[in-house]
Amino acid sequence: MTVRTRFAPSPTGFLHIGGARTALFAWAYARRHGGSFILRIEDTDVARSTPEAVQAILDGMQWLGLAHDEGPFYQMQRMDRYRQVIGEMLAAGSAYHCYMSKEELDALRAEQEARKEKPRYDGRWRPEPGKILPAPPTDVLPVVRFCNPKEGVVAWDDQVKGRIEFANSELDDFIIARGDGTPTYNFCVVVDDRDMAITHVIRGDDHVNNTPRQINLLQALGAAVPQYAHLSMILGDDGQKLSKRHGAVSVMQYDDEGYLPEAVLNYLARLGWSHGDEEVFSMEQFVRWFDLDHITASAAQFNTEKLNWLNAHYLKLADPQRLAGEVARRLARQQVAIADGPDLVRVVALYRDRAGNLNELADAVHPFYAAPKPTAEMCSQHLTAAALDGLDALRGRLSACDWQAPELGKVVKETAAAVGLKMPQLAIPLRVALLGLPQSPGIDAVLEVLGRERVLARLAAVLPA
RNA sequence: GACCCUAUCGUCUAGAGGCCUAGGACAAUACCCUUUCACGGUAUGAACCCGGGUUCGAAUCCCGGUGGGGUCGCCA
Repeated sequence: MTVRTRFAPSPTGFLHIGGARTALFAWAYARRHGGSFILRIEDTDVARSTPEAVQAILDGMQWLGLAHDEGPFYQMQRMDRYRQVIGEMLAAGSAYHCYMSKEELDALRAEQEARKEKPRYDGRWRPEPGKILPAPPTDVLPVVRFCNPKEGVVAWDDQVKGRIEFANSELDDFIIARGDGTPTYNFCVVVDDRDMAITHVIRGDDHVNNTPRQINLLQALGAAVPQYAHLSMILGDDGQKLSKRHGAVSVMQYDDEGYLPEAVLNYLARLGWSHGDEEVFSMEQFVRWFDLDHITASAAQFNTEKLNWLNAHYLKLADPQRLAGEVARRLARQQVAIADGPDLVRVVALYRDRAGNLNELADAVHPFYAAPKPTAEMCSQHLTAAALDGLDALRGRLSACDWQAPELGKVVKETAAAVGLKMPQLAIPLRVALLGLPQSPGIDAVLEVLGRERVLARLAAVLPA
């Protein structure tokens, strides 16, 4: 049997971190087993679904590199199919029209809550042998309800949580089509999962309670029941539930914040899944290792610090050429011109070991492309008379020497010795003069990359004429 | 409230009855490296929610409690 998984977001907002992990796991499982990963857009909530949200989800998936094999399928384009199945169920007696008005339903719920009961439909329009139904009112558009079994239990072996059982007595006859004839979520999911021959439903924990209804529906339709794997939630950094108004951010925001997709992916893979002590791995390795047996059943708290560490790690490994492209985009956004400056790829290579993210990298690289702007304190602290003498002497030697890092390092050292300064006493003023900062990577490398002309010009700017 | 799920260092987790004096990673602390700041290296502290069972033996199995979470829509 070919494995077929799906990711089925509803386009009511961006792709957030929880959705991204669900997609990642479903994608990895299909890849792992040589199966297919299907993208399905559950847009039947016309009021809340937007094309922008669809695009945001697609963008997020693309940024992460989670390619689907089939789809995207849009549920709104499958209305005819849903209506057809509803007709079949009505004909077969596994569904029925219910003429209860919303007001009546609200009243029923209020009553039940007052009695501290679980609110549920009481089955008043359910056809039953020997039961006499009232005459259908003419002013109510009937909904269609599913004839849920009244007795017994529904159970499944959840691939992450183990066996889960629900008594049918806990379930009511839920609505599968609204008064206007449009189908509802649980129904569409079932028809789609069946039509798309989904073998493994990997989704969020919040769907556990829908599962028994969907299984009953599947069985009423005579369809095979897929395997289910319910992933627990991801909590925010503060241990609170993630929601639109609290901490939930778009995966694209990680792009804005300078994270590399491979770092986000690696982090997400490790959040709720493990392979022994492995912490850092590529997506190829992940796909080779991924299974449903090692998924954690309890909720996990998001830890930005660990993500940061992974991001810094992947930054060190990344191709400078690629990094330069990312940094260039960020500098352009800040109106920093790089055309006349040193080779960005070389500058980036100098800093990629020391930056936590692409934005930091862009900031670190910035001084190479702008006139140094040391603060007054920096100047008074580092550009002392003795230091300026040293820089002056250095300028002379630098104007003639061989322009290679090892040679440059030697020149700085020798100059320091010649003017009676310790290395830091010359190197730090030099950094302030060149970059406007007291810290930088090795001064020899900075000199080399910056280039003789720019170095001499920047020295001239701090030295008295 | 009802139903369902869940519980190992601050955090992510390893752990499928003896391999556990509970391992790894992030974070923290200390030291080392070093021309500065980082990076890196080494080391240290830090956990099996509680109570009952089962067993020769339980972090691991069972029951109860407590904590946390999810769901109870003509939303998905």
